[in-house]
Amino acid sequence: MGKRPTSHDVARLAGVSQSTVSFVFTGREGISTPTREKVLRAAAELSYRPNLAARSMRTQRTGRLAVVIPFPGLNLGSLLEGAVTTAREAGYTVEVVNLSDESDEAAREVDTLLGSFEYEGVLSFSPLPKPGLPSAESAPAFLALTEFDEEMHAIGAFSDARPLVEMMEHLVGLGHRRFLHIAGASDYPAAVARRDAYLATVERLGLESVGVVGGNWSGIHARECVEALADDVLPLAIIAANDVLAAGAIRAAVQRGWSVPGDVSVTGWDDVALSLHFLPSITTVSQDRRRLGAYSMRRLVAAIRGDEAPELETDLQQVIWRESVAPPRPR
Amino acid sequence: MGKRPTSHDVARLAGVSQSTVSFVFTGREGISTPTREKVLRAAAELSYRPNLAARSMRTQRTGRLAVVIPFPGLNLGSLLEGAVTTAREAGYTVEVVNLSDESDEAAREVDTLLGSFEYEGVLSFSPLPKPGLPSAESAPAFLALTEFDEEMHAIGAFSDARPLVEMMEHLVGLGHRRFLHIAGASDYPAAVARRDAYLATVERLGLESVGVVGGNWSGIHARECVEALADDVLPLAIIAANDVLAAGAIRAAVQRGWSVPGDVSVTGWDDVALSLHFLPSITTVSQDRRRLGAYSMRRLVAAIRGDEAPELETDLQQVIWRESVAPPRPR
DNA sequence: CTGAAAGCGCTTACAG
DNA sequence: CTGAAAGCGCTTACAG
Repeated sequence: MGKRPTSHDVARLAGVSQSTVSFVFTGREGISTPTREKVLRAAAELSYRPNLAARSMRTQRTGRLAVVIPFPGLNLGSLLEGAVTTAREAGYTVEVVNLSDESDEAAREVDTLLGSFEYEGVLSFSPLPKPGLPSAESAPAFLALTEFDEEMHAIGAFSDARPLVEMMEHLVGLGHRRFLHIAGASDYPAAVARRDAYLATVERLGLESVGVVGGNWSGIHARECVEALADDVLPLAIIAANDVLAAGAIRAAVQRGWSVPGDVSVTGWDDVALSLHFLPSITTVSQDRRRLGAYSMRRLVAAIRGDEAPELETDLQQVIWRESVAPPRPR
Repeated sequence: MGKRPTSHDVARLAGVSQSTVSFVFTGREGISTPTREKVLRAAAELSYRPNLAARSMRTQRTGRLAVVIPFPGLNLGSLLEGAVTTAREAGYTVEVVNLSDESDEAAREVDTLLGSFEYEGVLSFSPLPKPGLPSAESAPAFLALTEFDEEMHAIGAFSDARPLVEMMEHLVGLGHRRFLHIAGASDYPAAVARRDAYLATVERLGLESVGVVGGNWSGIHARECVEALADDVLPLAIIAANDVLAAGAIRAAVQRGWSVPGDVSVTGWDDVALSLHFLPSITTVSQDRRRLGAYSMRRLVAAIRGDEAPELETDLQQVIWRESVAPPRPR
């Protein structure tokens, strides 16, 4: 195992001073082309790469970001892929961090994270205990993307509930008038956004709402909610906050002898793998998670640099129409 | 924003030398209890934490590990949770890295990763282009867990296919004799292990195998495989390499007018969220992904330190019996 | 356009 | 049991 080459080694081989090597690698202007090329050639020959720890010590910048990992269900892989790629392009390295399940504990961990000076920013895909107010102590780090603003309004890419409105309008077009919403856990901005959009749409279009039930991400609980419905509730359109809830709802409906989509139409969210093969296949919202991750990271990097937030792309989510939605069967 | 405190600041406040502070934090023996406590108190007061970059520069150890992220489907969240927690306990920090889709490109990226001297080890949950032979060049980093040994036998925690044998034996006990395997992508050790276990069990128990089909993770393809089956293949037991394939198979069977589980029993793997709500609910294998991730990381850390590999825990996977399995209906 | 030199915050022999 | 000092590999004013 050869020792790792340093800028001194490169300088010696190239016949220049060590600072010149450094200048070439930091992209400082005013290096003649022949010199730069000599250096680059020597560096390539030794497969030299600057030592990041040493650089970080001088620059007082860690170049590291932390990503807090979330509840199972989000398709973490593509989300991270987008985020990591974007971060790398911006010169950052991304580390995974996980928080305790317990809220008190988690709050302390977030403080430690921010106060550790090891990260320049923290991106959370998970609901965070303290909604985003970096304390004075932790000033050097930026905490972004808790997805709630000061008034606890859901914000951010994951909270764009427009597809829900689109689905409801379409259902109304098919002849549906009676709706039920199975909501997700209320500490998730996306769940809150969907519930709000549901309520607003019911109001705006003068629909009948059987209620907002649920309040967690459990498919079993969604089943129970449907089991508890009155017999004369049909026909009904169920807007579930995600595919798991939708699946639980469909199962309960079918077991009550209701036909889906004849008696009840159901929509989900996330386009999880099995929703396409479900019987009936589930109408859902697919997300471009890679771009969603990339956007989130761009937003964090902008915050760190003091740039203004990048504009939210509009085509990150898309309704996928499937068998679980149809006109209500006349009774 | 106060400047970050250093060991000098702590030393000054505690009235000791800077080296003494360092001794306390590196756990060097031979520090008197009063001194240690003075130092710790001063450090707490300033909320001092050692600068990792500086430490890394002296020790020539980065304390960083890279995790290569995998295909969507693995439940990455819990896997990472286990891995990250274990790594932290061992004094490491975990970074996420993603590889190009293209195999050539990915091979080059792995080399760069190993040659960058930025990581002490690489843990991959994803099939890697070059099965785990660190080149001389990249000797300082260890590459573990490609999950294939030199003869391309699948190894490692994810490749334990015993639950598949258990499911087949149970099906035989119910009266099944005719089987079909829908395999996963053959660059996944787990897929290979399951296929091998299927073949070995057919052989050992003298069963009839209609074939091994599939070869990727597409539920659509699984559907097509079932659609292509002869009409007189019933009754049949389908062993699918995961829940998505199982779901595709069930859907195709039902659409052919076959009853599940009356005419065909189906098993999956992974216990994805919707498999419990599927109609019928899918018999599957649940994995303790947190512990699976922790085990993988323990193995990597052991490799780095030259310790021997930790023993594989045996209860990481468990068969979950559900509606998709029943005795074959007499025809 | 290039070089000599200081210093980032640690760890770790070496003295005492 | 504790301290003074060297040095890890960089970046960046400052000279020239």
